[in-house]
Amino acid sequence: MSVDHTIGTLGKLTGVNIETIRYYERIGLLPEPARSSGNYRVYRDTHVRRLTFIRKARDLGFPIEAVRRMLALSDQPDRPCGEVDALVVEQMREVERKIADLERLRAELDRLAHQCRGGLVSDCRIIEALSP
Amino acid sequence: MSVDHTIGTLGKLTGVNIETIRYYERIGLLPEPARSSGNYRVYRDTHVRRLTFIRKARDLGFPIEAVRRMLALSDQPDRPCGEVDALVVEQMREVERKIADLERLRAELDRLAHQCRGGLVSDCRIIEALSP
DNA sequence: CTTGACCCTGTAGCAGCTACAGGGTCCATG
DNA sequence: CATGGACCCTGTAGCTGCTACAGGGTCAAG
Repeated sequence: MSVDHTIGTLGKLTGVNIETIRYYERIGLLPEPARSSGNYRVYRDTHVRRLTFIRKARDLGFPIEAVRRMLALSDQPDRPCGEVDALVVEQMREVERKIADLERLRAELDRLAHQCRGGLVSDCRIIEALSP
Repeated sequence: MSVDHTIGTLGKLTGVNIETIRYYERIGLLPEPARSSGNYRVYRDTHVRRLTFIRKARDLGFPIEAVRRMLALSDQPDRPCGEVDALVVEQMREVERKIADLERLRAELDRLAHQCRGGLVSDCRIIEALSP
């Protein structure tokens, strides 16, 4: 079983774009890997795990800084886990706020849609509704 | 009744940030106004109307390019109004897609939340769920 | 005449990537 | 041994939609 990967393999294993991996390294989210004789990045299984963690958290919408905090916490197994939960709860509130905002938008758009059946722009209700 | 405004007044009238107004001008969304002797921008009521239009459309989540197209259409009153409606419908679909995405996220986060009651990070279910 | 509120341009920053340009490396083929 | 193509490297610029300076000029009140 192999433990060493190039950046391309790591990308395939985790589903993360190569450029994004380098970006994560640049901002200090993914630790700098060792280098081969030809200056290629050499990743080990720890990197695969860490990057998978990052991708899942990002998929759940966590901002980079929240991911950073969760990673820091997961590196200190003897700390209470409430902080992690707080991050999840905060993120859920954020998502709920966004949903509420979008629901309001959808209602507005719904009222707007199909108000101009075949007419001309000159008496379009939509344009009218957006005008002062 | 006044028809001339400085950028600050225009900002207050429309609720748009001054820097944003200049940005809209730079990207060609708001036409360049006349200038005073001291090189101040001088806005007229047409600008107030146009910027109000822009702000309302942006508040509804329309991307800048959609706003640009709607403005172009509203400048041609003799064209059919179906294109405007198409933009509204497209924007509504976009909003609905985002809502669906966020609902899925919310469900995931809900499953995740409160899985670690008072425990330590070392056996936190959340961290576990994010790990490979 | 000075103060303070306003305005000007130009540039850089935010999030979170993505996309080059212009090179170097590695390995399988002929 | 040479060559081709797939991969990798760094560094920088672009995307959306603003926002925030820095370092100046203008204008009206007191």
